[in-house]
Amino acid sequence: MKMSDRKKRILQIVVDEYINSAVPVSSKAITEKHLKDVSSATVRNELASLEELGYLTQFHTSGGRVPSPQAYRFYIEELMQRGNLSVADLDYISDAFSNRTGDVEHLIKSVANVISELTDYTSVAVGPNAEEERIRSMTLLPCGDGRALLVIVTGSRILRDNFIDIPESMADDEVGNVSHMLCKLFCGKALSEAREVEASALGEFGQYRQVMAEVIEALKSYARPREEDIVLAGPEKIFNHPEYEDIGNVKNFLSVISSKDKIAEIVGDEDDEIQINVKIGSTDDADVPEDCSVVTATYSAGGKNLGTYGVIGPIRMDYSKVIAVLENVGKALEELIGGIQKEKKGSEEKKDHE
Amino acid sequence: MKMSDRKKRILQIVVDEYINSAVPVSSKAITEKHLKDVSSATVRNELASLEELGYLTQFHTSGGRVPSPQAYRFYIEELMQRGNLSVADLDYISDAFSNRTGDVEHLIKSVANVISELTDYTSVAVGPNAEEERIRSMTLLPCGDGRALLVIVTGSRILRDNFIDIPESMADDEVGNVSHMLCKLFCGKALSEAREVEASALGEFGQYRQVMAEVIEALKSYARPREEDIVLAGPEKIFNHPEYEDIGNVKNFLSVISSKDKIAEIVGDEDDEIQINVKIGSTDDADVPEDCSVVTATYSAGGKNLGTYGVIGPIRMDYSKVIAVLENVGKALEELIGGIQKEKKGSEEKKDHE
DNA sequence: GTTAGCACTCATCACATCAAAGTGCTAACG
DNA sequence: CGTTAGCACTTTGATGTGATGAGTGCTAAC
Repeated sequence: MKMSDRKKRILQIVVDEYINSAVPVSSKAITEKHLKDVSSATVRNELASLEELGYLTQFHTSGGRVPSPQAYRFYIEELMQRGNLSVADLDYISDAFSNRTGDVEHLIKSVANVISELTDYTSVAVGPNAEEERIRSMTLLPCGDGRALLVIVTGSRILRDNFIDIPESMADDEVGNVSHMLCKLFCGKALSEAREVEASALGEFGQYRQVMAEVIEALKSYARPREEDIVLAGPEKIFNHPEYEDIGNVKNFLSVISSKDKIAEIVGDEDDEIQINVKIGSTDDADVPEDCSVVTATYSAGGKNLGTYGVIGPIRMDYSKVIAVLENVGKALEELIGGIQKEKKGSEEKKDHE
Repeated sequence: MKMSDRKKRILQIVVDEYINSAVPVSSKAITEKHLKDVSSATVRNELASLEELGYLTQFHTSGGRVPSPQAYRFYIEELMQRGNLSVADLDYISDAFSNRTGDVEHLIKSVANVISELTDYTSVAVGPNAEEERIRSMTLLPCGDGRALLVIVTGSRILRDNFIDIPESMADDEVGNVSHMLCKLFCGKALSEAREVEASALGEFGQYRQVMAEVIEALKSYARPREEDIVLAGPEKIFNHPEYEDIGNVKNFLSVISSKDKIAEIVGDEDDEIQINVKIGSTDDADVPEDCSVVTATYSAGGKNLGTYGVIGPIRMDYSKVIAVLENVGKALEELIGGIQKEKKGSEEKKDHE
């Protein structure tokens, strides 16, 4: 059934009003503030019809109307005013990214912070998966007690959280030898390729076979996002929204965000094709708590994945603001990374000419 | 004024009862459950007197009595039954530490988890400060883009979170040279000594002077506990205690535990002499939220500091259980570390004999 | 199709009432 | 003089009632 323009307009008003007042919207409020050319009775008829269509619900007869998840979805698709950010907000974003560094972990944290500050919601982020990055160098660094730290340098990260058991008898320069072997074997490969090497193919490494096998085992840890690449910013922001005066909701919310695994699940399985992704309540995704919405954006610049960032908050969320922030942060990131890459290329060319 | 034995006994009963019921304690309840040889009127007289002494308060005339912070302090000092843990709990502890590893960060996390699980409170931990550890080796590992990772191996950790800017022109083997210089200069020193080296004393390092200065700068970061060494376990446990049905308390609590700096402040400034430290409400320490108690223990074994661990929860806390858990975890840690050290010594001796 | 008018519903608030819990006080007791 | 029985007093919490107000749904008229 096609909705009349007036129905759409009324639905838009209800959602807008409810989003920034958190109070059920009445027919009177609509005609007084927005639709001055029709009577409240007419609006009432429309509201009743919208309710029948599943867009509105009411807690009790005399309580005004509240948008349903379906309404929010329609609102985001068709009704929402795609607003621009204020100058102050835009400045805030560019300031935050002005002292650019190449450090991915640091970047993830600042992006999450910026999003949380500007939207006033708790933000969640999962950094780019390392596994498609190409290995530039691999080093095994002896740490004593029969252990060595495996350091992998890729295009944009330094992975350094795997320890490898090595024979205690192994001398430091032997470890150096193994490092060289590792480089020879893996440099230039993506991490995902590297870990596919069969342990059985290591016969030729003789006495170092066992160590090599352990390294390959360690590489597998990068198939999943690392704990360090899952961040949360502004958890206390949740208290700024009236739906979380209720202890039960807070409990729900906290039980999700205090586990990095759960955060990754919620943010994780994005369809890469879609820029902005909205999950509302448990209707859309079993992992999202019943009374929560999650809005995420997956960024990439220059063909490089930059991670997925978003906010988690009440279903009655300021989607317009959130989406505007996510988009603008995305633009800023693109410029930032674009800039770094151009610069890098420039300096490499310079090197060539020397 | 000296308290009569009966007063003490009654105070003990009130605190015990309140701790495990969370309901204000009445004179009737006391005589019925514990003090069958006196009448409730007598107990009432004593209660009134204890209230005058500052140990008890009542919300309203007909509401029974509740212990004051002063009462909890006295309870912990003199009245509390220092109970032992159940066999199941003891098993849980030894199981948790059975797959021992030398990795400090991992150890901190498991200790915090064990404490939180056994006590049913949120636990906080600050790992041992690295700065008194002796440097065994220092390596600078080139990462491209004019950066290098500084890896410092000490007796019980591998520190690897400092990046140093190096001239882009610097070749990899030059970086190796600098590594050797670093080792020569710093190996055997404690981190706290190493960072006292004056940058001005580096004249002799010629072209590498700048890099060395940056390394010294980086060493200063270990004066404070590192973010990774501050952990929190079981934040959701707070909801298991009725005082946190109140949203205001939850807010308070969350605002503290969601900042690692604040956790470090609360747990941090322990008097090393004291084994177990109890801070109650804002009476004892401005950093502790008004309605919270923090119980911590600072562990060491074989002269080595193992960090400070504890729980944070409502003032009405099961101090007996908490303290028992902290003590037993301490014992287990001592055995664990003692064992590792003995083993190490053993193998070193063996080496000597070869 | 729109609207004025009105009856109806439901939440909220103020207020009164009642029982239950617990104390404080007094007077009597051993 | 400490202890205790007895009772009046206070306060909470549950329950009920009535008034108020917001908002709707429906009907009949435009």
